[in-house]
Amino acid sequence: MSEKLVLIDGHSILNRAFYGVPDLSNAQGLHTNAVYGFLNILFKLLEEEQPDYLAVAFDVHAPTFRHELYDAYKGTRKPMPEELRQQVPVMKEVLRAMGVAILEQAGLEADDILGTLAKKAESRGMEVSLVSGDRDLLQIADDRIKIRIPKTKGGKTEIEDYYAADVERVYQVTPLQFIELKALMGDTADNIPGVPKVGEKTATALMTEYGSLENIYAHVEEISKKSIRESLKENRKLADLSKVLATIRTDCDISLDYEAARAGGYYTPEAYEIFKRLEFKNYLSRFSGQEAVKSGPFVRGERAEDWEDFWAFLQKAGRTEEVGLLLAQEKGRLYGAALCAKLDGELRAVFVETRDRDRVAGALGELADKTRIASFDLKPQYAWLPVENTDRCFDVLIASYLLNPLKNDYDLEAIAAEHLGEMIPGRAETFGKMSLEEAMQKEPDKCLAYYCNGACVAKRSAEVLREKLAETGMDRLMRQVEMPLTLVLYDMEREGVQVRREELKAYGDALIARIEELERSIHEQAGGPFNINSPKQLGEILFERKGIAGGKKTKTGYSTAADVLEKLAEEHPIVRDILEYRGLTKLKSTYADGLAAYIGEDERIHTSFHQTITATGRISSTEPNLQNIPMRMELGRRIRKVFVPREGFVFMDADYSQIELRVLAHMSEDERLIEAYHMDQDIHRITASQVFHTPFDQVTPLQRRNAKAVNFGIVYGISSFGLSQDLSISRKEAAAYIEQYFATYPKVKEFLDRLVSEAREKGYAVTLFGRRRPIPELSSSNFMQRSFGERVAMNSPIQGTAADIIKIAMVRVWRALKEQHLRSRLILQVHDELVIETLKSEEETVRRILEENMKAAADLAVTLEVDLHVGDNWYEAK
DNA sequence: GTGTTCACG
DNA sequence: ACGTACGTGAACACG
Repeated sequence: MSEKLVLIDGHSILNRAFYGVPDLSNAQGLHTNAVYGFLNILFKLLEEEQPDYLAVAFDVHAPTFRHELYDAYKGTRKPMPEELRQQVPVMKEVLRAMGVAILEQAGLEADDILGTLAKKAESRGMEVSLVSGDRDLLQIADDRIKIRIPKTKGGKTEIEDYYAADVERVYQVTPLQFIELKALMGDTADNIPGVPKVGEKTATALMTEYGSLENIYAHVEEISKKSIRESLKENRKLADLSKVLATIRTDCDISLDYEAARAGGYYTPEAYEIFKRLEFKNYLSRFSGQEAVKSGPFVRGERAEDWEDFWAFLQKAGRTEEVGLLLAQEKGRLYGAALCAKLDGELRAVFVETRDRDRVAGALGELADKTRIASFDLKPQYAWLPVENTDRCFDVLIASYLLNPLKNDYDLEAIAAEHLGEMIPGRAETFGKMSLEEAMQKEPDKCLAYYCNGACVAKRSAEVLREKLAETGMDRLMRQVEMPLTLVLYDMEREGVQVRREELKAYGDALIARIEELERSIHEQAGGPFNINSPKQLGEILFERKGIAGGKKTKTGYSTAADVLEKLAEEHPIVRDILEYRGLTKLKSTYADGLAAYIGEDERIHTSFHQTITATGRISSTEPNLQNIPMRMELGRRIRKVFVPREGFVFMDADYSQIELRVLAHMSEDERLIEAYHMDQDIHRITASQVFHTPFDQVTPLQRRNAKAVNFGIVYGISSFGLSQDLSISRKEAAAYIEQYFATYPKVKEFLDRLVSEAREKGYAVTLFGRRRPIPELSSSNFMQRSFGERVAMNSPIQGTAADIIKIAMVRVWRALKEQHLRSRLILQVHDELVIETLKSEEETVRRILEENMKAAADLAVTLEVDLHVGDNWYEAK
């Protein structure tokens, strides 16, 4: 077997990776997608090829000129985007840390380095693979030199391979002829001018016919097409120059240090550190089992033989400052408990297998009275951890969310890697697809290790995270808002909300008749049955078979979104029916049928509230989502009638009036806007009056509507395009409205500009209460992405501050209900709205609690107004 | 799994 | 010229 050498064109692959992998960045805002993609390709190559030698070549950007005319053409090269540029040194750093040889030589292009070294290695009897993102290297291919071109598509990397025979098969020319083919057709990406009017087709035809550039010119008069013939004759010099430019040198003065290029030993501690910094979690697992890297399990968990064993450990742990706790629980069932504590200077962890709720709750309740508890995801664990408040609790899940709310997976492994720099056996590796119940039986030792490590990670990372929260000014937010909220949300979920099963069923059934009627009508009008729910089929029916003018919009075909169809509804009855059909089937499947599936034996729905999902600090709700129950349309709104309080109770619904605009008024300090809120009148009407210089009582409905849209736009991070879409007006008109608005409220304009510039400087947006949201898009060179970043910079502090305020209100309201020993309970939150299931006799008390605490949640330059309603179901209370 | 659509604030 | 309003979650179709 001959030895194998893999040579990579560094810039070319980095470039491919950059455009093939969606934008990624780490907590510091450093873009990492190209490096990530490069490594993806590199690892795939290493697996496939198992090379003996590996090196990566980079161009050095102090090029000497291959030709006096070269300068004229290289000027057209596009500058590298900033997000990619900053990744070049990082990539080299990664490669150096991995011990991969880097080849750079002033005056040499990477292509030339690869070409030269490939030929040399071949002559030494080696097999060579050249890896590049573009096809220039195909000219080097022969039967021992393979050109490999990776394609990154949708997260997957496919590699096209070319030996000489493959080049001939695909391009109908030999590798050497490929140079002249390219010289004829040119290559804008590579700044090879080529012969004008000669494209790929012509060039291939000419090369197959005549075999070489020289021969083409020898027979140039035979070429039948006049324009091509003339162009060839006129551009002989250009063709020759192109050939020079297209030719990769194989005779450079460079040689490979085979010792330095020897493959293997990539998983070094240095590389591990860098991967951690770049947050390449998927790749960290590659380091496990490598001696060089510190990896878990780092405590040897002990199994408590019986409860007394565990109890004894718990007693000792209770006398330390802080313990780590992790309950083995799933779907409300308990299987065991792990505790971690530092005893006599040594970190120890004990796991007990138990399903005894009362005994565990008793013990943990006692523990919580004595010491602080650090854990991961406390909310579901409160079922066995009875605490009155969270003063001595610390949830590392919540902390890592606050430090970076953009991530979508916060598990213990990720926290251990990011904040402790250690690998622990992951959840997936421990349990695979097993349920916890199964895993406890089949892999008891792995479960023990997982939970003991988890408890220890919680304890140890809590210290680090506390420090980081203090550094970022979010410690108060953590202690006073987010931690208490974990307990509030637990209570709300447990309480649930009663739903009338039969009424919901009846509601759904009532929809069926009309849906079927519409279905028949639509199929008839379409001239045959089809799936109305399929946007693809629907688009084809409407815009092709029926020939309705509406045009394309989406990547996959015609857009059939409501705003498109609404414009057509007037003229086409079928479109009207489709819109009505859509509305009804949505109500049926998502709400009538969807909600019914979640009604429990207690006749209540227990949603899950999520505290670590949104980028802005809002709470989200799933299984089912109770934050998007219909409201705007009457028919949908009626669904709210099936949400009812328990016997003897009523619903009290309190929502903040225009909280985001009030936050804007406060934060911008715009006197006029603040004053507008002191008028205690319809804010959109006031805005219209002030912006359009119209007396308040003469504002037209249209003026009010426009002002309202502008108000929304401001909160969303205004753009004339967005506003024009919303109002169906021209961009020019939209821009004029915005300008008028800013002229009326000049400090709002200053404020929004300031938000963007400060976010750009810091790399993140901040709320009034110190909550942060990183905005890596702000430094994007892509117009669209950057504009998005700017809108986010304007919106996040406003939406986020509003989210902070209602969270504060929730904690206070919950506390007040508890302190006054009321039986009324907070059960729902819908962003600016709270629902309390209120005991009838407590109505006035609860009303006062809601009003006072919601209004006092923040001290703003404008008052926070609350609209409050009472009813026997959610429909009536709203 | 991804894209489209649509419900909410 | 680029091609968007901010933040979510669920159902459905389709490859």
